[in-house]
Amino acid sequence: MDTEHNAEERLLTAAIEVFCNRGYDGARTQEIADLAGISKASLHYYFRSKELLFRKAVQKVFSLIIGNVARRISEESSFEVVIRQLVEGYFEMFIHFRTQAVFFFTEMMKHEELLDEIVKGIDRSVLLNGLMLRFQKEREEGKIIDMEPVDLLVNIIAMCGYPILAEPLLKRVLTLSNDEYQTMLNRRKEMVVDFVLRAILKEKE
Amino acid sequence: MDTEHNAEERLLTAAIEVFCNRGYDGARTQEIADLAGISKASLHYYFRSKELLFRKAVQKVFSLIIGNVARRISEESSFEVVIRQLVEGYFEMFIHFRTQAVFFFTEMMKHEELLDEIVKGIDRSVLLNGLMLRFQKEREEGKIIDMEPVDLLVNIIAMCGYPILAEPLLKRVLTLSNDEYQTMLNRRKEMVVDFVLRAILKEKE
DNA sequence: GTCTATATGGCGATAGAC
DNA sequence: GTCTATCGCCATATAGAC
Repeated sequence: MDTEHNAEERLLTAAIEVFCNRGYDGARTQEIADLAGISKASLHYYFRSKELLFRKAVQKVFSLIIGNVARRISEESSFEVVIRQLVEGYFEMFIHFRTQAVFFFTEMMKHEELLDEIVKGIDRSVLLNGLMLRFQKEREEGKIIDMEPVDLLVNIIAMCGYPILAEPLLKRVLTLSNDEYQTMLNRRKEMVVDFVLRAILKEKE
Repeated sequence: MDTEHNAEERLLTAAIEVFCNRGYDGARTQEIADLAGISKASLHYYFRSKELLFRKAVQKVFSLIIGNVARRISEESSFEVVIRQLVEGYFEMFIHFRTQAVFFFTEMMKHEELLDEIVKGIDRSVLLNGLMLRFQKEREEGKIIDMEPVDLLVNIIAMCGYPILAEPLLKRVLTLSNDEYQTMLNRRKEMVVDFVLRAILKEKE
């Protein structure tokens, strides 16, 4: 086990993994302690209860994910490039944090009050406000069709995230093998960029 | 309590509600029995175990959802109308079965083997194959741009489902009130149809 | 701070009367 | 078929030595 991390960090790391894989109710403090190589008693010494450990774990996961998305958008790029960065950013975020993202959809439905306090702490200025203003600017200049900026953003996030989140279900309903599904995911990044640009740009190529 | 239903049906109905709200691990057989107005012992008499009751519940939920989607598409409509029916169908399905849909994303990750046996039983001919053939036909006739039919379908499902599934998270990240979020959802049906048609139709209006 | 051992409570499942 | 009462287990949490 990592000697570079102290017990508290190791427990938190282990907790994230176990909570993401098993959910709150399915997680066992014994498994978390074992994974961290530390006794269950020490877990309670550091975090007092499973519930409090869960809150810490959720907060850390969320800050990891948010940080990963926020640093991808460069505001001075052309509009087409911004769309591309956005699609690639969300796509890779969903792939990289797939388990954690599913975890959020799963568990945060049951712990909405936790979501409130977590989302309060994030910095919205760069990612959201900047992006919304950029969309609005292009819209007012008549370069893109007249649609609400937020609708455009939601469409992009949806087309990036859904196929990754719903893979187990979609794969079976569409009767695609693992390889075929992977092929589909691989071409989606480019496809979604094209799809979005065709939908919003006023002039046809 | 409903006298029109026998004990077994009442238990299954109650189980669906409790499993959807709390997940497999979070569900209590006592709560299911109470909700059905039947003793916990009878629950075991009919279903033998929590696990078997869960399987029955999942199968029933899935058949309800699938039946709801399949009967919406009329194959002889124009392509624009098919897209509209598809968007409206999925949108209303996700709204109507929101809890159950989240439940599927949540629980089916952990019980993938259950998904296998459930999906085997569905009739794919009308909804999927018919739709794919229609998309392919329009594509070969040059009426829509050159894209894989399955990609188009996934895009549509994603834009319909994601904003409903992710509401608790999106609402907070986008800092929208409940009313504002509802307003956004209300305009999405029309917006997604327009968005899709602009993306795929070759001639501009 | 970290451990072993144990307390405490709750859950799924069963026994057995009716 | 339906119930009450109870078993047996396991999970969180704590006590207390080191």
